[in-house]
Amino acid sequence: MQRFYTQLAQVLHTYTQVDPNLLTSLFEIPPDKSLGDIALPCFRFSKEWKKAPQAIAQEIASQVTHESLIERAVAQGPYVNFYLTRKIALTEVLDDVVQDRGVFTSNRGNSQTVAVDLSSPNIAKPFSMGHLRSTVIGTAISNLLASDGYNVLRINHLGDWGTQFGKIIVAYHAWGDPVLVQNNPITQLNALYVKFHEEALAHPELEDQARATFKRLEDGNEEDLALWRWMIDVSLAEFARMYTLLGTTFTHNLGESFYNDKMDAVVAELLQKNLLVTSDGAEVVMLDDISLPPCLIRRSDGATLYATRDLAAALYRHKELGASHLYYVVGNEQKLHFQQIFHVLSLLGYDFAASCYHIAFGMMRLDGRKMSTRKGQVVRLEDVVQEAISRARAIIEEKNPTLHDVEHVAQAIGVGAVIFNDLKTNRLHDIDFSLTNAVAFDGETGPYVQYTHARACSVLRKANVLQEDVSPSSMVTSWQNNHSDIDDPTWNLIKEISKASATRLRAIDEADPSLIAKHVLDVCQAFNYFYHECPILTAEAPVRALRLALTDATRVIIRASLVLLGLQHPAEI
RNA sequence: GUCCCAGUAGCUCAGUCGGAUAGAGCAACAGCCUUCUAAGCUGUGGGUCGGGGGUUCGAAUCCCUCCUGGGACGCCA
Repeated sequence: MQRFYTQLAQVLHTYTQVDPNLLTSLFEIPPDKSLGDIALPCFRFSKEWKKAPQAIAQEIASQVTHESLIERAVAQGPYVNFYLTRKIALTEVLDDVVQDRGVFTSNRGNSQTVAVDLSSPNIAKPFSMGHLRSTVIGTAISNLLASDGYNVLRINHLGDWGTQFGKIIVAYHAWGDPVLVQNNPITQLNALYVKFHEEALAHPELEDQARATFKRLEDGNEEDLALWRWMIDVSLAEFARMYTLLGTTFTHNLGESFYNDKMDAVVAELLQKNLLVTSDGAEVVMLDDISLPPCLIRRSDGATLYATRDLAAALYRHKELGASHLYYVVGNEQKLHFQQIFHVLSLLGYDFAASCYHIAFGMMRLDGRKMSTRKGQVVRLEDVVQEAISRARAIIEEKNPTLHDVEHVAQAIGVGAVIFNDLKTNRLHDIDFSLTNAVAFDGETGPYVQYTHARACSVLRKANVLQEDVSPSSMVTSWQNNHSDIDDPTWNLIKEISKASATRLRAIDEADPSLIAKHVLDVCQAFNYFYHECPILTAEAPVRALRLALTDATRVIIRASLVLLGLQHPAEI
């Protein structure tokens, strides 16, 4: 659609002398399809031209007539509504898709390196629905950036360090059954963590023990370190199962502990640049210049803090990994923290601080409350995904019993439902977990998109188009000798497809995968309507060629969108 | 107490860099499979856009204020 805005602006510029960029920014899509394809509101010119907007609309509409792309222009009150020449527009849109003129790939990144911090679950805790958001949003953003020519580092910043390990080790020695823990590590370790907090209510001295135990771990006690390493191993094994299921991959698994030996250098650098101030015995960086509370670098007992670790991580990603842009897909509750980190980086004199982004999202809650591993109130992602997969399996057995590789497809659909449900609403909204919504297959869901894709594939399979590798443009060429008009369902689909390129760029600029999800839903709705209204295989030759070309373009757009969002796209479901 | 985010149909949400009668999906009801996958399509009902002011030719959208929910706020991460 953007390309038509540009072309129309050029045409109108010759009549009105108005800056084409202004025109492009004024264009909008009429509220009702019957009103036309592109509208120009004329209020803006009223003052300068000393005329009523209605009169201006009349005037512009009467001037614009025989332009190839513009079939006609109609004044409707203060608006000029433009109807595009469908045949010409159609050819351009399909050519864009076939030749990928910015539809699926672009190169604004120009091989610059960007580091995306995503997923980052905590060791020795179950992978909950709460971790789904960062994982799937981070994956989609990584895919989007890669499509724009960036070299993307996907970093899993595992929570593998901190006093919580002191707590677990204390609890393990006090109440742990080694055999039980060995057989079911995550569940048992988490149970011990929960028990620790219950017991600590009555026996506060446990907290001191935990701190002392963690100190011992930090000081390199071999027995504790062995237990800690073992917890990491079993946790990573469990996480790996989830990541395989979700189709998530990382280029780097760098936990918090990785930065243990890089903290002193950060403190030294802050000191050297005179940014550290002592306050109540702690060392902080004052951020009064942007009205933020101070950033704590070192506790009064000399230990470093979360902020110190994140500064070390940011500098590592920049200096050692060569990242010029840093993305952090982390919950909204850490907004202040990242504002502080980014500003400290800029006080240190790093220009890349301006290219650091906190991609925040709302909290996943359960029954209106925050999920809490301490209280044992969590929904395990695996349970939800398995439920979705078994529902998908049941539907396949009912509707398509002869399908090959049912297990693989059921998994693609079940996982797709869970991922898409999270991705389609990427606001800062908190989400109250709903199993019904998470595993829904009807309406605006992942399975609906996957179903539509399979439907398009099925048509193309029956037409032998996929096998013969006939290009859509050749199909269009054969159709263009035909004189029939393009009907509304076909035209609607063309217009939705034409938005793909601008949608992808906007999704990248706003780091918002939900824009892709919403757009692909629109494409699917337009295709299903077209599919219902317009017979494809049984149409006479030239029309059939056009409809097949359009079906193929749709299939390619849907597939690309699913890939960006991290969903699978089976050809048959 | 200070700051941040959110508040749109019974439910989940679009629309938020101001524009035409505020749109989808789910749920409810009514239709559509001898025809390309009915996980689909079509239709009906459903709204003080949290309240109140203001700016403007025009406000769900911008400004002010209040209400509600959530979050953050120096030695946890």
